[in-house]
Amino acid sequence: MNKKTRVTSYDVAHAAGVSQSAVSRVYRPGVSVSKKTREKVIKAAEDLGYKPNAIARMLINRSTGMVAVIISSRANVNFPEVLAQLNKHIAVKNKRVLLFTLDDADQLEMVMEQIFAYQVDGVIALTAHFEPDSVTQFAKHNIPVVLYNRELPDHSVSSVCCNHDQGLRMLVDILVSHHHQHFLIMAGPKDSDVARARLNGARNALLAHGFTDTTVIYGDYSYDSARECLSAYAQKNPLPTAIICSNDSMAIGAIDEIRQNLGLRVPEDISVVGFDGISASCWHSYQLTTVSQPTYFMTKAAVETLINLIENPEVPPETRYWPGKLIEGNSVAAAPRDDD
Amino acid sequence: MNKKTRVTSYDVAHAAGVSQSAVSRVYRPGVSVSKKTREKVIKAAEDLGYKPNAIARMLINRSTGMVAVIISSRANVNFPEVLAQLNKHIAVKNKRVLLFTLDDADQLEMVMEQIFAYQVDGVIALTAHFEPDSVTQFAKHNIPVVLYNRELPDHSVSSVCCNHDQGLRMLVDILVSHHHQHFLIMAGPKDSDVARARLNGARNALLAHGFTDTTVIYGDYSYDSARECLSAYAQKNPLPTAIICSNDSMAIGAIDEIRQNLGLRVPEDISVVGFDGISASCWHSYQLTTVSQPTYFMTKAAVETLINLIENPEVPPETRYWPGKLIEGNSVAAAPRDDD
DNA sequence: ATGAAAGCGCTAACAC
DNA sequence: GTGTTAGCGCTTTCAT
Repeated sequence: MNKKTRVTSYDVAHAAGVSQSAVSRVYRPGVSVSKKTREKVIKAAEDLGYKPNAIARMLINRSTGMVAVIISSRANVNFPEVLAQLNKHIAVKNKRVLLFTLDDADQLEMVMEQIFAYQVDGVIALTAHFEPDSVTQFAKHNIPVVLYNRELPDHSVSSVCCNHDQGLRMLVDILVSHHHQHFLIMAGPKDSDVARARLNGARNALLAHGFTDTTVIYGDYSYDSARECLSAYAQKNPLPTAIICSNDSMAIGAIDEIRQNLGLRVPEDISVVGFDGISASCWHSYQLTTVSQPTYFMTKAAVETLINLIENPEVPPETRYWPGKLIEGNSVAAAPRDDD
Repeated sequence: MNKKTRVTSYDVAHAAGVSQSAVSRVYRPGVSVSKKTREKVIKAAEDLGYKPNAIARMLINRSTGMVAVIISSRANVNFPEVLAQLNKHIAVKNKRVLLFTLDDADQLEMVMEQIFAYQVDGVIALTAHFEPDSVTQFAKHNIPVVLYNRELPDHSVSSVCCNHDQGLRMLVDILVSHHHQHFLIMAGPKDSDVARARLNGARNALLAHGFTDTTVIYGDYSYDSARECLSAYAQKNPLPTAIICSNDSMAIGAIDEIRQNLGLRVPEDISVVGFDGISASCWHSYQLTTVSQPTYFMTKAAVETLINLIENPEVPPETRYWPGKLIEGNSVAAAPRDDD
């Protein structure tokens, strides 16, 4: 009943009448111990309520079994799903997730210190504000890093990405094949890499069809921001026939704004496309045409890439791209007659 | 450039020409060191790329600064938000979240072993399959536990809960005041505590108005399950005038099913209420009448309760209830004329 | 197969 | 204010 001090392998050794190293051996996989001592030790351990201390083990093994996952709290809405899946895949590999939030660039230093201090086996970064310099620092300390949906050209890091360009090409192709000519791009927050990638993807896809200088309005990935920025835009500008939104939440916000406040129909008057394939995108009221990210495969790949890097530090970094999958809903129709 | 061995405080001490403990002092808050040595140490540390090793520190301090958060992956849809907020509050307290997933009862043993091994400072459990026995075990090892939205009567644990009874009373009162008499309860998964609490809350609230034996159908908290179970029910039974759903996702599924496949209107023909106050609940197409959980306050309270328990092990466990907040949308209307 | 002894990298008395 | 010393609880040679 001593509450101050915890039960150690010495206590167990004493109670079992064996040496401390015997106890240690019992709790290590692939070490030979005689049946007799093993039983004595197990018995004593149970009586005393002994649990091996992983912290002490880490100090010697130089491996904590922990993977730092860095997220930003106001990221794209599908991040929670990504986090849950990463966690499961990491658990399968018998490691644990240590969570870090990075919202502002000025927290970077502190978060990095923490991550180093905790001696994690590797890092998966889902966040912006993770600059080339951070990557270099991790490399210097031999901590493997995998970026999720973020590329750092010329800074050899492994990354796992959805091919946003290809996804937006599919979406734009559909709009163009429906004879749309007047577009509006609703982009995500300017400091998000994914948002930037999708914006560029949309621009390039439009360019490929000869549409230059498409107007861009900026939301923050949220439903409300979409309604606000579309409303503001509509008050001073002629409406497009198609809106390309950088994620599904904003696309749904745009649809509601069009229907409720602009008094128009989707898709008859205005077509809307999104990105992500969140569950709400196929709800009956929206039936969004969008591109879904293969989250399951991407998260699995991220974890496997990281584990591989941890076990074989010499393998070169690789970038793996996954194509998005087009989901044709009911939010795109032929462009209304053009009155130009 | 030695990659095998990391730099320790001894290396820094050697380079700076001071003792190892001098280095240690520089990296500990509230310890006095002369400006001169501090500078020498900092300089040497930067040159060598020294980072204090938190693992070694933990071994002595008996505090890892880690809090285990146990989630189940197929939990209610608002858990990701809860997790993100818990993480932020924990970070503010200068601790870190170590994530564990507990999906099946038979993983319990393993997860418990892990949590013990990692010597976490405390545990926040958001999961089912967390039996009284688990609580007892943690108590035996003096590891503070806080349950989130889960009560274990007679097993003194601290918990932070939304008052589901009160929330459902508000919802039922609204339906009754709109003259509804024919109800249907759409409950969540049977192995979820929250779902059970909400089911009981609905039953009791109806009972208080004299409605007994209300029919219950079971979904799994998801949009799709709501559509399926409502569709199956509607094929063989007369429809109610009001459906009480155990969460918003199912309420939205019910609304879509009613509108699209049953050919009826919400709220004119059938009223629907939900629970949670997820962001989609106020989207224009649904405008759900629901009760929102004060997630911010609940997560904050959970963390504060835990920290308090960590710092003062003698404080008695407490259960804190938070009332839900009624959000009146546009999914409830007067009951259609009763033809009985 | 088992025990003794030497650390892993740090903190915390204790002298000076 | 600084250095010395003794651990924290374990793993890992090295003898036996």
